[in-house]
Amino acid sequence: MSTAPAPSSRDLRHPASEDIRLEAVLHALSDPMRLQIVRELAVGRDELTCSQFALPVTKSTSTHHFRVLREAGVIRQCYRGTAKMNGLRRQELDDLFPGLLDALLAAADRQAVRLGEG
Amino acid sequence: MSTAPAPSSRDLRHPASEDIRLEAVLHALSDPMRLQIVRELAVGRDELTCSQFALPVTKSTSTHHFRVLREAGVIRQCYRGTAKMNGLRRQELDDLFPGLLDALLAAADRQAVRLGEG
DNA sequence: CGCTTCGTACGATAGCCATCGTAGTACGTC
DNA sequence: GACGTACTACGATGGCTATCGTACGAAGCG
Repeated sequence: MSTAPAPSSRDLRHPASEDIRLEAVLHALSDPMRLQIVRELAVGRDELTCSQFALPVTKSTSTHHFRVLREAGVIRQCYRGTAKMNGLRRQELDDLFPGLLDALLAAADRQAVRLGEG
Repeated sequence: MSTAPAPSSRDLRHPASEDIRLEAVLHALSDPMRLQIVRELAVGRDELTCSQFALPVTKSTSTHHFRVLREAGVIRQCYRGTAKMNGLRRQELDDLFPGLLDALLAAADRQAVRLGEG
């Protein structure tokens, strides 16, 4: 018992797979900033630190958006040194809602191209 | 000029296909009430009147939800006598975001079963 | 121990939104 | 015209949320 981990501000709570709600996922992705984060996470297979995203908002607001994504069950976060790593919960989302994440990402890509970003 | 249609409160404005935004669609579907409406619309192939939905809210609130769905481009509404008919814009959504609507409906079904509704 | 980097916590603010109730409009029928 | 049905419009309200700034904490590096 000597290694009981003291609760810390660095403990990150994630919903269990079975607690992920479709409505919460959709709400999380209905914000342009958060949809952008998820799109960037989806292209690389590796995790990214929060600061690797060039979001047009302050750091406070970024923190907020990452937390919304985490609490909805879309991403998983953990600390590595001073950095905070972010990764898509792809496997769990695919198990819960087969095909949904791919369809969402494809839809976002398609719209980005259509609106002249691509 | 005798047949110039006077603008009326019964004119319903719908976004054109190219003005439908993924974020707006996701936001529209992130409300449990509206997701339920869309699920019920999806099972039947016919249009339904507003009053055919047994929603646990007042009629005012229903009107609000149907309008959000229409303005997001998810449903198409038109009057038939005193009734207002509602239909999914399935073809247009499939053209814009192939596979998305099906994946969303499948995800909603799956979650309903998982949560013990089915 | 300082210093830097990275992210958090907290409070404030402004805007959006789900809900309701009441009053009203449009249509069909008698 | 009178009545009923179906839905709307408007205003209110309470809650949520995206944004910011400032101050702080945790880890690494010299």
